[in-house]
Amino acid sequence: MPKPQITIKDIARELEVSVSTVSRALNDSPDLSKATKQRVQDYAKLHHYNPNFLALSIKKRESTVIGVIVPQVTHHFFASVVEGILEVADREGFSVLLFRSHEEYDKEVRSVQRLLSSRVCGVLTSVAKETTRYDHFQELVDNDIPVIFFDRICVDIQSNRVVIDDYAGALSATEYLIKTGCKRISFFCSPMHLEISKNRRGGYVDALRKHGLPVDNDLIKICDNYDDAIPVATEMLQSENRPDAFFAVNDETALGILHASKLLHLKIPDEVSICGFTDGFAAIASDPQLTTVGQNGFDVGVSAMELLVERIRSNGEPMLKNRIIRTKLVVRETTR
Amino acid sequence: MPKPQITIKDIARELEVSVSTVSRALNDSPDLSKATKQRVQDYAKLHHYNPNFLALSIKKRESTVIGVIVPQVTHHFFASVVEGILEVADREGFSVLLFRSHEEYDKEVRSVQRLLSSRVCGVLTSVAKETTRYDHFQELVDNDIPVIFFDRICVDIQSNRVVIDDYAGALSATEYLIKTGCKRISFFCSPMHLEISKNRRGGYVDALRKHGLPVDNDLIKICDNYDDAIPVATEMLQSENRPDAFFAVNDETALGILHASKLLHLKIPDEVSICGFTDGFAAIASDPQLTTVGQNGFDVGVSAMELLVERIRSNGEPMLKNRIIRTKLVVRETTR
DNA sequence: GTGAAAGCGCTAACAG
DNA sequence: CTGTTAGCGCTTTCAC
Repeated sequence: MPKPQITIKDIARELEVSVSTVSRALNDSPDLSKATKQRVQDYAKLHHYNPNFLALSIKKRESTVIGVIVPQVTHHFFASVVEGILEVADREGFSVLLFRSHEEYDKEVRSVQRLLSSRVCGVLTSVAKETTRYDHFQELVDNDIPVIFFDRICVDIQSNRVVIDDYAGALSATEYLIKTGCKRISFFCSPMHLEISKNRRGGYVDALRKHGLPVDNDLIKICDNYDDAIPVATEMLQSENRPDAFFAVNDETALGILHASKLLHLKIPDEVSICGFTDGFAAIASDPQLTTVGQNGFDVGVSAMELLVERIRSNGEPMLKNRIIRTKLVVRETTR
Repeated sequence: MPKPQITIKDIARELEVSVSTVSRALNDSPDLSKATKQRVQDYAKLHHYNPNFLALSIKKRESTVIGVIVPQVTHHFFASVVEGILEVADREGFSVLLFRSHEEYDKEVRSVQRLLSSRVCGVLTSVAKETTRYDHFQELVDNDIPVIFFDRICVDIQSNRVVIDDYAGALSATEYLIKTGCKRISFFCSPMHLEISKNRRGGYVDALRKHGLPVDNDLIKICDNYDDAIPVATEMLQSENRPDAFFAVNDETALGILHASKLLHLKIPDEVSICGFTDGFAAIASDPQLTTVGQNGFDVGVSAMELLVERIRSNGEPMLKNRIIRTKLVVRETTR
């Protein structure tokens, strides 16, 4: 195990003062002679004294560590969110304990457990796809640990939320497809128990209705990744009454559809329009470049963390403030 | 601040036993009657007792938290590494404090400071591009905190390393380009003070030499991202003696080159071959799909964390064990 | 101005 | 088998 770092006690012994004096000096307490204060501070600097955060938290009953649980780190959106969180955390003096649920309920529960044991002062999370019970999150709330959900929120828990405007994003994307002449628009989305699916579907459906197009359930598929999208899209595109447009829940899925379309030698965007959701680097790398709903993960992370900091500083007042991060339709080459 | 969670003391009071009895029961100590043990454990479970890790670490002078500093989270390779680390951490019972240096020296130093104060039991890191002094890392070592460098290692510090086989990866990629008939192969890489640049350059140069091709410094550019690659590649491709192949330090750069080539209506791969390094999702999304040197970030993370765990468990014996993660050339469509 | 002492949650001798 | 006690690093009354 690491050898113990220098402590306030060591300094006290060496300088022949009491520990309280050292403590006061390091905290820049006003009632202390300039001389001793300086002496202590110099010694501390010279010997690389680092305050022991563990002792601090345990004593003051408050920590500066927050917990973050994301489904997956290798996912452009979540990675951006984490970046945003880290950015604010650094600025505001917090550290981040990171966990990933890997979309599994068990891992999520275990992570929450560790967060509780680590006595974090707040938690930011996006729930796993598998999760349908929320007792673990409730336990955080019961212990007065502020929880902020982002993106994949949990409606059953009373807490703050940061969501991207899924409904509006889906609505405007679908409307754009309609306006450019598409009539049979398919929608590829994640499992329906996720709020994000419901909202995006809502935007999609409302756009169709608004423009007098029928809502055909055969055009709505539960499919949200590259590999699965290829066969599903291929089958649809080979049917007699094939869709002339696809709106997918993320870029990976959209690119899977694009791939399938190319294999069938369909002209993009003339015969088939495709729109994704995320706007990661892959959207630029593809050819034709992908039209997609830009989802600013960084801003989501920043907002979520700012909300959390505000709540921690306000002494945990359970303010009912949520944030909606606007999306932006980025029109590129897979739509007319 | 969060209300204090239930403690061993609370349990002791409630059950009218001493704290040591509770402690022993919760640690499943052998010398304790089954009855009391059960009684305590039941009560603890019922009331959601969570051991206070802070108190534990401070008492036992060892923590189960490790620190990770990466330059950037939104970078497929680093995100994968973090995933790998989290995977092993979860399995082995560690938590991860994550920091990002954002390629800045100052942020890196600050992160190390916090890690020191957080009394982590080990650190995994890949150094920032800006960093040229290593005192902060040395301080970790001086405090007997095991440090494992991955990818962007630091040769000045005596510690363990996990690197991907940059030299071999670059060598085989360049050889492949040569074998498929390319004669003027350009190399786009990161700043030369990074080990990774030196090694990849070494592989590139040696491949040229081995096959009797001249090493032309005009063909070697310091350029490692999508946006910068476009103008630089464009200029080269318009020169009279243009390259017939490009080998880039990462996929983003390679895709920038690809983009520039397409704008000039050059046939890929007939007139220009392109090879990247990373193999992220964008390599599949692009059209033509990118030939690239697959760099398994997940394995890097797993190996680094396993090395760290081994070292922590072996009581910090400064074993001199390094790991080299093999790369794999993934031939797709941007090479002949 | 400075020190002594208590206590945060927990473990680990040392007693009994 | 169980309790008492000291102490991990630190802050914070309360004295002097």
